[in-house]
Amino acid sequence: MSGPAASRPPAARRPRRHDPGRRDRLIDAARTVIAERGVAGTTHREIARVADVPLGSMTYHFASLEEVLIEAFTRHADAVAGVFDERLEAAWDRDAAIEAVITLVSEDLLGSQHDLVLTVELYVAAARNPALRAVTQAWMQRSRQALERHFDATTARELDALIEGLVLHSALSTDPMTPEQIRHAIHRHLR
Amino acid sequence: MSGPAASRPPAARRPRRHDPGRRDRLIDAARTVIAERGVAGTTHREIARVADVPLGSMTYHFASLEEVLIEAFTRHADAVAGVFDERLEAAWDRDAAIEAVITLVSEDLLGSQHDLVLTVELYVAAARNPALRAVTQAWMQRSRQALERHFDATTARELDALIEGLVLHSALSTDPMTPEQIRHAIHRHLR
DNA sequence: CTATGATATGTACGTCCGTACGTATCGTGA
DNA sequence: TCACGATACGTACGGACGTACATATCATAG
Repeated sequence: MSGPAASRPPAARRPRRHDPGRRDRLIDAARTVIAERGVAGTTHREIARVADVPLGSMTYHFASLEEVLIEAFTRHADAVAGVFDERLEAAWDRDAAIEAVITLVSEDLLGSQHDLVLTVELYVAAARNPALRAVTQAWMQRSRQALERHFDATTARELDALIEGLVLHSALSTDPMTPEQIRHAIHRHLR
Repeated sequence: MSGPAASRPPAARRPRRHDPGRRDRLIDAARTVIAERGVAGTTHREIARVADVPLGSMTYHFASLEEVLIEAFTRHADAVAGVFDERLEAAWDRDAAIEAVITLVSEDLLGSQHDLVLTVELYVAAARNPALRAVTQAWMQRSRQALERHFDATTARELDALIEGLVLHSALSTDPMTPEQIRHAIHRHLR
């Protein structure tokens, strides 16, 4: 029992070399870790564990932990903003746009606790990291532009803020708002 | 050079014994540290440094770091909710209540970056800590009750969410909403 | 086939952390 | 006065962390 490469680990699936796209998988693993453990609990080792790669792989693909966080949050913001764009792009008139917003809040945004937590984590991190502040800025601007397809600039900005508040309050509450309540609030502001 | 108690530290103000209310000062120091460094950067050592007490003092007054965080966030929520209460209690009619809300948002809430950051930090922490979730729940309920002095329950809840969104968007934006824009948004929802 | 650069892997180092704990000093009631 | 509980203080321990780096292995161009 002295195989050439049968040293310490159980020799289970060890030869996992040649893994193109590993960097991408690591960024996604980081998103999972941030959502589950928070930025505070996000470490090189935990991300590597989740992605099932050795620790050394982290320092090869990223210059620092901060770089990982920036990539992860950027991807998150892009994903959510993308859904936002699609919903509003598909709306053919103002009434359809209102329905799109209601769907966005009650299904897309409130539907995923994972994404919700990630968003708040981003807000906190952005408060102290200029690079992440730029990410949130770009995201907010993109959302507003999507809304401006159907609403004037002032309304778009107010609606964006209302959406934020509705989502956050529902997310933090043990008694979240129902889709009907959300519909009521949005219609009331736009009435 | 063998004084009985003149060992290492410069022997500057060392005899700081008998410090009643030290526990309170530590909780306030924790609030400062959380606001400046985030929950992630909040450590026993940093709090002790800010409060200018030895590290050992932390473990004497608190059973764990989590206990410090809970006390600090509880105090923060109470403080903000207190201002909320006062403003709305002083309003004699609905119009005055609307003005009170506008003042709350544009002066009290947006006026202190310190409190703002603390609030978002609480939201994130609450996502993973049931004790802190209870703190946010009680806070939200208290805010809504204050609003219900002047508005019906549905309106109070919507208004509370709108306030949250306005504050958060202004706080995160490099181009925050002006008091006039905030006034416009609130009046529009209540018109 | 072979050289070479890209990628992958394991480990070690120095730092900071939460917490525990022994000792020193104080206020206060008996 | 003096004993004793409350409070204050300094330090040490084990562990987790970010990062660096030497080595191993792969894909592929020539």
